[in-house]
Amino acid sequence: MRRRVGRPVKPVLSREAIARAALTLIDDAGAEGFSMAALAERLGVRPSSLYNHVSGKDDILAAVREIVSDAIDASMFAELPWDEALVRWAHGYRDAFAAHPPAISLLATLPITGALRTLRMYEEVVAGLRRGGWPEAMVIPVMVAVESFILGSALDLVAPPDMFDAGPLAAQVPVFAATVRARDDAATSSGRPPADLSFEVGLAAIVEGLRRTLAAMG
Amino acid sequence: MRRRVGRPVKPVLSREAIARAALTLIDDAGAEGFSMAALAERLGVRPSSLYNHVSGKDDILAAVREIVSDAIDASMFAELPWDEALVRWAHGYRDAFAAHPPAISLLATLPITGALRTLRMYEEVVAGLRRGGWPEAMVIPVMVAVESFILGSALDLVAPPDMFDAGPLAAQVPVFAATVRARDDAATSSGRPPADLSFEVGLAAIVEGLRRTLAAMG
DNA sequence: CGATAAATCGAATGACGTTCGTTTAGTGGG
DNA sequence: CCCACTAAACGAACGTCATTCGATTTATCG
Repeated sequence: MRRRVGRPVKPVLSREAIARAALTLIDDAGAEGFSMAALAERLGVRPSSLYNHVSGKDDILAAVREIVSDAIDASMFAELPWDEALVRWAHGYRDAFAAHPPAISLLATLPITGALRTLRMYEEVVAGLRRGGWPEAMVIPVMVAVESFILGSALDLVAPPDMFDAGPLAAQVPVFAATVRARDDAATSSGRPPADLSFEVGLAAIVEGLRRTLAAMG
Repeated sequence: MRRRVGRPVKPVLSREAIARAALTLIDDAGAEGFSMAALAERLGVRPSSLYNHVSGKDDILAAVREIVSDAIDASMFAELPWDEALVRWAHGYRDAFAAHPPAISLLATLPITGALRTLRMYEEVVAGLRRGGWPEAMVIPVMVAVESFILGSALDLVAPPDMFDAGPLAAQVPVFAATVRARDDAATSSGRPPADLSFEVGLAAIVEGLRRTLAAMG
């Protein structure tokens, strides 16, 4: 499977192909399994070959983030009222990350790329909020606030399930321990992961709050 | 400044001392400057010596997170109405991270430690929400939702300032570009960083929304 | 005083990201 | 058609980093 030295007849690599392979590698092997060597092996190539198409590991992650972000739909802002569109956009945004759990921690801390497709998504969101009556100076803060909540919720999605397990210390925080149990019961009986409960509660609250904020500005 | 082999008269290292030095190292040298070698040098010690007190780099980061989290006050939940307490808690939480910008990206993706002091903070928050009338099964989701927003906002805090600068692509996303400019103007004239605007808008919205949610449950 | 434990050091290891010179193949101008 | 140039992959090497381990020294406890 080793390839010969020299320029190949048909191009083997490209920035796109590298990013796609990187994402599936992360999905399969986790964040720690993502190394230039492992990625090169998947592509049937030597690690140094990658540097003909990307500037380094960070560059690959930026490309991966673009792929993941591409799955986010923002077209609903053209048709729906801003608040309803915001709810659907947030769900899709979170789902896009939830589809690749091991990638979340790698991408969350990455500065958002100024790629054209990302900008276009922002354009749709911003236009929808403006159409909804939000004053110009508040549109970006509103969007960023919601985005921050989504990103934080995505990180929560990848937190270990026993994160709140107090273990032997439970006796020292009795109210907390009992409340965690109540949450777990609610999650079990509703058939949804605990992180979903937090996301739904928070999203509904923030959008409802934004409705009130906008109304109060009349 | 090099030390001699053998057990020192007075202990030089401890988990606490290592974590404190690590935090100031991160503050000074940034996230990339945080290496075991650099940390050891600051402590006047060889890297291998650190492993007598911590299990590795991750362990150090967990200890750093404890230090940062310790600066978060949650005592207001014992005295104030739950909604007011939530606002103050969120501010303090974010401020604790904002005090160490380069550490944010390192700590944000870290699973929250089940350390006793952290649990005690949660105990206060949970007790306050319960006292405020929240049903047991919703308390943790409410708290986690707010925490997710805070964490996401902390990450926003460390994003590059020109993140939304469309550059030469601005012509293709005119509404967005103009709206960003309006946001920047508002930030400048209010004398606060743009990230603060998002945080304030979002926090006010989410707490107002939670008030409505609770009221609607009678 | 002797045994044990604590704590440091120094050396070594293996993985990893990256750089560079070499080699081969396609491409475009004369 | 030839030749210079560029694209693209390879192999080797480098430097950094986290981590492990045995040797060494010193404190502490019986």
